[in-house]
Amino acid sequence: MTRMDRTSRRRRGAGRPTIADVARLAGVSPITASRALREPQKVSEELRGNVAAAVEALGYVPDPNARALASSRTDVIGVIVPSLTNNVFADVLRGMYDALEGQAYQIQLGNSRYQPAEEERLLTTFARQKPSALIVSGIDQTETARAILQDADCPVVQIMETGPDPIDMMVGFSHRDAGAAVVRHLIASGYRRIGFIGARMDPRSQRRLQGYHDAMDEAGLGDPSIIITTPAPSSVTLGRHLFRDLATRSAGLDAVFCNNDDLALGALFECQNMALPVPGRVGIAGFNDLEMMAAATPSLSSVRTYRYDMGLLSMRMALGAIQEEPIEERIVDLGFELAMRDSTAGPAT
Amino acid sequence: MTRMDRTSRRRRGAGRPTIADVARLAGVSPITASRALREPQKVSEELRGNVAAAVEALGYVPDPNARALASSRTDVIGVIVPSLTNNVFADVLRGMYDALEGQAYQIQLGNSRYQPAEEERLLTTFARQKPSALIVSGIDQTETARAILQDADCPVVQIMETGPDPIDMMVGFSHRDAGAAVVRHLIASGYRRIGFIGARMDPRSQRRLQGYHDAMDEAGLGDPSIIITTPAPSSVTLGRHLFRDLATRSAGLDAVFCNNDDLALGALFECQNMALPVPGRVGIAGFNDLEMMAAATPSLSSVRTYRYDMGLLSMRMALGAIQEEPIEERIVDLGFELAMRDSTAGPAT
DNA sequence: TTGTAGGCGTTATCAT
DNA sequence: ATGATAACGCCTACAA
Repeated sequence: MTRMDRTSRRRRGAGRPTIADVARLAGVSPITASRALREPQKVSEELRGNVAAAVEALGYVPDPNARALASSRTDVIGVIVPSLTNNVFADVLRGMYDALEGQAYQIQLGNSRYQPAEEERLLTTFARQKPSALIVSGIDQTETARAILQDADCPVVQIMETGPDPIDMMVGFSHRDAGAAVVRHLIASGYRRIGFIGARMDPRSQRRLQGYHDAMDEAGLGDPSIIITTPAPSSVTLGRHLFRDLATRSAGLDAVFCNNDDLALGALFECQNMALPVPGRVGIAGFNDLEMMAAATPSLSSVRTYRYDMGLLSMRMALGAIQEEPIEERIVDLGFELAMRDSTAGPAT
Repeated sequence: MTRMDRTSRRRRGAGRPTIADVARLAGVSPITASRALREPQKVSEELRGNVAAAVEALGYVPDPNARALASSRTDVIGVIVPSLTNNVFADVLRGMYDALEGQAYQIQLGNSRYQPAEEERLLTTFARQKPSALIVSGIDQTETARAILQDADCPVVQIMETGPDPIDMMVGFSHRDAGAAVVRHLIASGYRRIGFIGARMDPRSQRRLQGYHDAMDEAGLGDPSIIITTPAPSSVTLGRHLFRDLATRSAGLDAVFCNNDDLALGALFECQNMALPVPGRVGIAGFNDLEMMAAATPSLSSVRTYRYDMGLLSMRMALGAIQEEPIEERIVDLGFELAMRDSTAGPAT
C-alpha cells in the first residue's frame, strides 16, 4: 500500500498533526490549508470551512519553528531594556504586553544592564532570529548597534527618549526639558541653593543634569559645588548618603533635585533623620513619579513620565509597521508633566 | 557548469553563508561541519580546524530557526511570572539572566497577571515552541497547566514557593512559615493587638495570612476583626488607606504585619500622617525586604527572601536538567530570614 | 481561487 | 570518525 511510506515517514516526528494531515482530511492541498489559516479571504468559503473543521478535528496547531524557517520571519519582537530592577521599565513592559493582547507575537526580552557592549551582543543574537520588530531603549546606540538594527530588516523603535535622526521610529520625551522644568519650578517656589543628586548617570540622567544646568544658569544660580553624582546604581539608601554628603558640605542648601524617585525618597528619609523640615528647610523633587511619591509624608514632588504609554505606543508603532500600515509620525514626543506636591511647597519664610 | 544551480538556489535566501558553504570551503560534508560546531570531540582535530577556519572566513552563524526545526528544540527557556510591576520578580529575573551568562539560551518572558487562565494561554504558546525548559511561578497551576507542563517534554521548575508533589523541580520557601515567624517576633517584642494588612491576596499572600493565624492562635491572640484584606493590587497608597481603615476601627491596634513592603511603607507614612509614633505606638513589619526598608526612618522590619537566588538557582537547575546532569534535589527550600529593625522595637512602656 | 514543485538551513538516521 | 540521504513542517514562486 502506499500507506507504508506514511509509516516510515513517522521515524522522527512525535506524531503531532501537520498541515499535510489537515489538508488530507479537508480534501485540499497543503498550501490551501496554509492559506486558509493565514489569509482566509483568499480561500473560498467552502474550503475554508473544511479546513477549519479538519483543524478542529485533528487539534492542529502550526509549528512556529517550521513557519519561521520557511518564511524567514518569526513572531518574536525583541525588546532591550537597560534594567529590570527598575519600576520604570516594569511599567514600560506592561504597556508593551498590553499592546500585544490578542496578537500572535512574543516578546523576547533582553537586559543590557546599561552596557552598550551588552546591547550589541543581545542585538546580534536577536537579529539572528529574524524578529518581526526590535525595540531598544534610549538613543545612544553604538555605531555597531545602529548598523545591526538597520540591517535587521524589520521595524525598529527607540523608546524613552527623543532625539534627532531616529534609526526608524522613536517614542519618548526630552529628559533635558523635563529636568529644566522641575528646577524652574523649584526656583519659582522660592528655593535658591538647589542641589542636584544623581546616581547611575546613564545618558538620560546626564541629560536631566543638563536641564538642571539650563535652569540654574539662566537664573544665575549655577554652582558646581552643589552637584553630587555617582555612577553607582540608584537606591533609597544611596539617596540618603548622597543627600547627607551634600547637605553636610553645602550649608546653605535649601532644595535638591534628584535624578530619580528612589534617591528622592532617600533624601526625605535622611531629612527626617537629620530633623530637617521638608519642605520648609529643604525642598525635594524626584523624577518619574513612581506610585509611592504621592503617598509619602509629606507627599513628594516628581516629574510624571508616560512610561506605560511609551511601552504601549512603541509596540503599537511596531505592529503597525509590521503590517505595513503607513507611518504617521516617526518621532513621537509624549512629553511629561510636573507633579508638584508638598515637598516643594517653598522654603519657610 | 554545475555552478548554475548555485545561482538559482540564491532565489530566496538573502545570501548569508549556510553550513553547506562552510562545509564546501572546509572540504567536508555538511554534517561534519555541523558536528564540528556542536560536538567537537566527535570530529578529528584536523577537520575541526578546517571547519573553524571556514566558519571564521565566511562569518558563518547558525540559523536558530533551521536548527529548531531539524532538532525540534529551541534555545528558548520560557519563564512565566505573575507580575512585572513588582520588584520581587525583577530580582528573580535578574538572577535568571545572570545564570544565563555565557549560555546560548534565551528567556521568553510571559506575564500571567496573576490569572491562572492567562498562565494556561501562555504555556500553550510557549510549549508550542518546544522550549528547552519552562519556569513558572507558584505551585497553584490549574490541572490544564500542569498537564501542559508535563507534556512539554522539557525540564520544569516551579519557583517562589515550596510544596508537595512538584511537577518536576521546585525552588522557593514556605510563605506560611515566614508569616508565622514575623508575627511570633512581633508578639515576642511585646505587641498584642497585631493586625494583618493584605492586598492582592494571591495564593502566596493567603499562605502568609495562614502563618499569621498560626502565630496569633497559638498565642491566644487571634481576632478576625483586626484583619483587613483586598484583592486590589498592592501599592503604597493602598497601604495608607488600609492602615487608616484598620486603625480607625480597631482602637487598641498596636502593630501590623503587612503582606508586602509597599503596604508597610504606606502604613508608615500614614502613621506619620496620623502622628502615631513608630514603633512606640504602632509596630510595622512588611514582607520581602526590598531595599528601601532598611533606609526608611525609622528603619522598617521585613522578611528577607532570597529572590535573586531563587531566580539564579531555578535557572541553574533548568540548565542542569537540560544537560541531563543528575538532579540532586527536586525541591529546594531556600528559607527566609527575619530582618527586624526599628519599626518593631516594641511598644512604648 | 487552487495547486505543483521545490526550497528554507539544519540535524537524525543509518551505513561505511 | 565521516558521510549520504532523508526528513523537520511550512511557505514562496509560479503555473493553471
